[in-house]
Order: sequence, then structure tokens, then C-alpha cells
Amino acid sequence: MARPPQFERSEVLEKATQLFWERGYRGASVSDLVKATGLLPGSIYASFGNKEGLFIACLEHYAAQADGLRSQWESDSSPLTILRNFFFAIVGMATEGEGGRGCFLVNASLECDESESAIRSKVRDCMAGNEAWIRDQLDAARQVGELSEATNTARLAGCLTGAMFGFRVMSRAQEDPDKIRDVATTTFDSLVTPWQQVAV
Amino acid sequence: MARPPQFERSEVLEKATQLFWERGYRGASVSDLVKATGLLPGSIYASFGNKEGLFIACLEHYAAQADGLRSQWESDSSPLTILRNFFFAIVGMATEGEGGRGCFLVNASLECDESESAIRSKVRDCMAGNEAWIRDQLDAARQVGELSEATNTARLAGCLTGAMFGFRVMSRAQEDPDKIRDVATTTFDSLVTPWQQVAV
DNA sequence: TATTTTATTGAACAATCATTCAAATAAGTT
DNA sequence: AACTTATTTGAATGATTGTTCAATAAAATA
Repeated sequence: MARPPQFERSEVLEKATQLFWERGYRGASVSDLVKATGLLPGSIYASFGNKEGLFIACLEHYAAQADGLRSQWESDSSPLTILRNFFFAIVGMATEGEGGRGCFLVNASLECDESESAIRSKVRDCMAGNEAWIRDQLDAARQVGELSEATNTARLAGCLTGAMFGFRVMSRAQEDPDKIRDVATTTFDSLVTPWQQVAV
Repeated sequence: MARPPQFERSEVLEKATQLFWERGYRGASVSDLVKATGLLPGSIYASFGNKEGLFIACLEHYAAQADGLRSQWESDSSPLTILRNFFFAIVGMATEGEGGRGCFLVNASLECDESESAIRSKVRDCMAGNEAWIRDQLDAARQVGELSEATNTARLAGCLTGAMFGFRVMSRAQEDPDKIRDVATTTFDSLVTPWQQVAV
């Protein structure tokens, strides 16, 4: 016995995410968001509480898409191949098309301080989820024999995560895409190759 | 035949830099800057043009300090040792004390978009200067025989720069300092060791 | 069709934003 | 001491910020 929302939540979140991604949390004003989403202020506040609530919903939306991106490769290939594909998919996102926007999560992490603590902790959650997935792939690779038993998968996952942060900063700083690809390839190989071994 | 400024420029820039570093470019309002520097709006605008001008002056101030930090080790040791010391001095800055602020340059790079193009290009200049210095050290190390002739120093400088960006993101994201140190050490060694050789 | 419940509307809010400027002040020169 | 030039003062500017709310509209139930 009530009127249902007139908009599709995921559509609105997608548009808001694009705007936040491009302009940043503080750089995107509510009236910008009104223009981008088609919702009026009242609807935004009724649905998401406030600007911060909308931003957090966008982070969740982004994280859900990243989950999808990861599981996209989780079949057919060996764990290390899956990981490699994912790694270079991120490289591709950073170098092709709208790569100059960098990574939505990294951007949010650097922009927000302790006064936006809800945002910061959500960002940390998403990053931790990503790193945990990388570590899972590395563990699987070790179990299958792609990586040596001696591989410290937690450490390696941390290094790969850090490297990914690094070249997304480079992409945001307008570094040459060819160079970013080169750096990413070299770093990945330098980190992983020492532990690689012929499958048993 | 004129009245000289009442304030010391470098003192004001230091205070403004601290504030911008903590709150970001957009997050630090002019009235915050007035409180932090002791200058009134009129003086700020007379000396720096506007808020963006003050921020760019802060970037230059920061870059000059970084230059000093680099030349601090440029004596007594071998090129590779100098580079290593610098690398881990940055790691120290990211993990000790106020490391949670991340890197002023990286923060600025991610926060600012095309509408603040003067800031972006200044940030790029500073980053390029840093990377060029790293490459100089690597070239010197190769010439001295610390690194193999086959070392691609431009590529390696890019990788090390990217790695430094990466763990400064981690520090801003409140990652555990011990872990950041571990990641930094592992990454540095993985990248550099393959090219290292006993001096001739 | 009447009622209930929720969503949408869009103008208005106070607060804060970056910026300006005429008046006041003070140092250096004559 | 008088004059010139630059800096400092601090209130005021108009624009924009995030947010609220009473009125309106519409869907679902009875």
C-alpha cells in the first residue's frame, strides 16, 4: 500500500559513482549529483540519508562490480593465470580509456581524513577484501604446485596490492600508459617469478 | 621606500603545507589557513594570488625539502647504498609518526582534477624530478659496477617510484606499519637484487 | 472509489566558501 | 618631519555548500 521508488537504485549508484570517481567526494557537490542522477535533493536524502551515505553506497556498488570482475576469471585457468589476468585487467583499466581517473578506492582513501571515518573504514574493508582474494589465489597456486612451498603468500599478496596501488597513482598522475604497462609487467614478474616452479 | 612583509615566507609555507597535507587542498578552507598561518585573507591574496597559488607555493616548498632530504645522503656511500637509504627513509616517513598523512604529492595528485591544472602539472614536475634522481643513482651504480651493465635503469626507476607510491597509499589507508616495512623491503629487494653484482 | 503509505517536488535554510577592497598602518627615502 | 610605497587589516561580497520540509503526486490496498 505504498508508492514504489521511481528510479532504479543501481542505475543511480552507477551515475553517482562515475561523478564521484571523476571529481572526488568533496569535488562533487549535491547539485552536481542532482544533475547526474536525475534525482532531486529530497529523494537523495530520503534514500541515502546524506551525501556521505550516498558515497558509501557508491563504494559498495564499486566493490560489488570488482567482485564480479574477479570471479569472471575464476574458472578454466590455473590459479596463477587467473591472478595474472586479473592483475593485467586492472592495468588495462588504468591505462585505457578513462584510466586517468585512477582507482575509485585509492582516490577515496587519499582524499578522506578522520572526519569522514565511515568512508575510511568502508574503503579499508574493500581493500582488505581485494588483498584477501589475491592471497587466496596465491594459496591455491601453491597448493597446485605453481608456486614453491616456501612462498610467503601473505607477504606476496601485500606486495602485489601495493604495486597495484602504485600504478593507479601513476595513471592518475597522467603517466604514459606504455610506461605504466611496462612497470606493471616488470614488477609482477620480479615479485612472482622467483617463487614460480614447474607444476609437479 | 616601502614596507617589507611582516612574516617569514618559509614559516608561513611550512604551516600551510602541514594543514594542506592533513586536510587536503579542498579540505583546508581559507579561514583554516588564516588560523594556521596567522596571516589575514588580504595578506594571503596579496602574496600568493589566491588559494591555488598558495597551494602551489606549498608544493614547491615541499619539493625543496625533498631535494634536501635526497642530497643528505649523497656523500660517503656507494650510489646503491644512497638509493637504498633514501628509499627506506621514505618508508620511515610513511610508517612512523605522522605517516598516516601519506605523501603530500601523491595526495595532491589524486585529489586534483583537470579543473586545477596548474596544481596537476606542478605535481607532475615534482614527481618527475624525484624519479629522475632515482634513475641518476641507478646509472651511477651501474657505472661503478654495483649493477649489471644490462640493467634498464629507466624501467627500474619507474618500478621503484611506483612502489613508493604504493606504500604511501597503504600508509594513508592506515595499513599496519610493520606490514608496510615488510612489503617495502621485499619489493625493493625483488626489483634490485636480480641486477646486483659484486663490484669489479 | 476512498484510504493509506510512501516517493517526489523544489523552494528555502543557515553555514561556509573563496575572494575583494577601501581604510589604516608602517617602513624606507628625501 | 614629510612623503612615498607596500603591507596589513577585517568587514563585506556574492556564490555555493549540504540539508530540510511542507506540499504534492502516485501507487497499492480495502
